[in-house]
Amino acid sequence: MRLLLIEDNRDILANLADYLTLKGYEVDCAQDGLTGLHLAAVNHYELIVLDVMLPGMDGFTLCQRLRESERSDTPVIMLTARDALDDRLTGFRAGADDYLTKPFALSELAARIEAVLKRSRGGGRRLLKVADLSYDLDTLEVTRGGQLLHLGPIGLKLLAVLMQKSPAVVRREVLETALWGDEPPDSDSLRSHIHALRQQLDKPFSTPLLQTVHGVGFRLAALAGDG
Amino acid sequence: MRLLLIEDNRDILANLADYLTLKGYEVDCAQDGLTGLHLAAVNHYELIVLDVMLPGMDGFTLCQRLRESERSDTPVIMLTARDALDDRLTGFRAGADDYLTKPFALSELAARIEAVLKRSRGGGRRLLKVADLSYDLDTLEVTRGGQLLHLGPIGLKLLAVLMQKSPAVVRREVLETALWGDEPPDSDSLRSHIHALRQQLDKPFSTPLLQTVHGVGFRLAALAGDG
DNA sequence: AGGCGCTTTCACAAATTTTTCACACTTCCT
DNA sequence: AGGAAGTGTGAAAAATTTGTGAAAGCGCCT
Repeated sequence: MRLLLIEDNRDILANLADYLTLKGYEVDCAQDGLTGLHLAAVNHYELIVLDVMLPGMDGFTLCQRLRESERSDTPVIMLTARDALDDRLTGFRAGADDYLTKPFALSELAARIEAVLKRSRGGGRRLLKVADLSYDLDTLEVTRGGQLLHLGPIGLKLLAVLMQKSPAVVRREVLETALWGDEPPDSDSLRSHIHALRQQLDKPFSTPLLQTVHGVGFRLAALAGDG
Repeated sequence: MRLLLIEDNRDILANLADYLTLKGYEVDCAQDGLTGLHLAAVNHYELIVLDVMLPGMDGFTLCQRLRESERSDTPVIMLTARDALDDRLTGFRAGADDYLTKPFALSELAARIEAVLKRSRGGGRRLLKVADLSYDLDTLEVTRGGQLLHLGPIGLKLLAVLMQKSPAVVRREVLETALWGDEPPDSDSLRSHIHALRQQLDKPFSTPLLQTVHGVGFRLAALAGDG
């Protein structure tokens, strides 16, 4: 994981660099805008941490240049002065992905970096939701009515498919293909898994979500309703 | 696109508001729960961004109130404290549509907003319509005059063919082929199925839709007319 | 080896759908 | 009008599909 740090204050720079290196990142540094821009152009970074106050070229301009020049989807976190609301605004306009106001805890920066990276890597986290049921595809947490459900791999996959198609009916074959590809088990164990899923999903609640459509398949929905 | 922001920290609020305004949303703000609830009740928003930590009324309660009061299909994105898993669960229980843990990149919020809006606007669906009869090919729901009909697989297939050809007459052979391919049952059970279909489709209503054309087949249409 | 968690198989009962049948009615044709 | 073929009904019989609970099989970890 390679980062670029652009910050003119030598002490702060060294500090950040040390800390982030400790955190396992590969860190390149620049102490002025031009050098930073150059490095960014030559190398590929996963993320850039950028101070707005820079000699030569200020952070905003630099950020804009970055956005213009390369196709540059490289995320940028800006470091702004305290209470400089305008700075933040300008920053976003220039294309920054996040900001941090000085002074800040190093751990804070690390957290932001993680967050931004996570987003840019995964293309954003997805969350499935059907009625009071929700499925966080990142954490693999499934909750209904705030209750955490405990599902195995197959249960999760099953649920994912059902939720994605949600108000629609999903045919057995589709479910089987989703679970096992072209080689489904000999006996129809799908039934057992549906049963297991229901045990978790519906049994503890008053209104069932997983309904079977005889001869066709199953569907996940609040009632015989809409979508 | 109108949004409501409920967040007590003035700086953060201003920031979010600015950012989202920049993104092209119309943004209303509230710094406490009651004001937020009031605004939500008075105006109509496409989406609400809600901090859980609020003076007066916490986010969960607020969210619940929202859900209770209006018919409120307004999506809610909750901002929760870092690592507060319980918050998430509680949030879902209260009816939130997504959550975001602080700190987060503003672009992340924007992405979520987009995602949630997209989801709430719903997706297109395929459906057949003939007179006051409609057949949702996705959910396999058939309604006439708003009344939900209960049909088995064969009834559905039958109806689908008839509706697709709608004002036209469909010959028996065509129907039989559609249902059973080249191996129709020994006795002509098509009659029984037509009968069963009528039982659901026409019996409860004043004007029949499924008419028989003696010696040829059947047709589905409002009257002896067009379509 | 032994325990554990998860998946696949199995056997049956229960639920639902499809076929078959018998009979009354209609429509069409001579 | 009389008869044959086509249709509408209703119900029982036959087939399928599902719901369930438990046992057997597997891979993994201690």
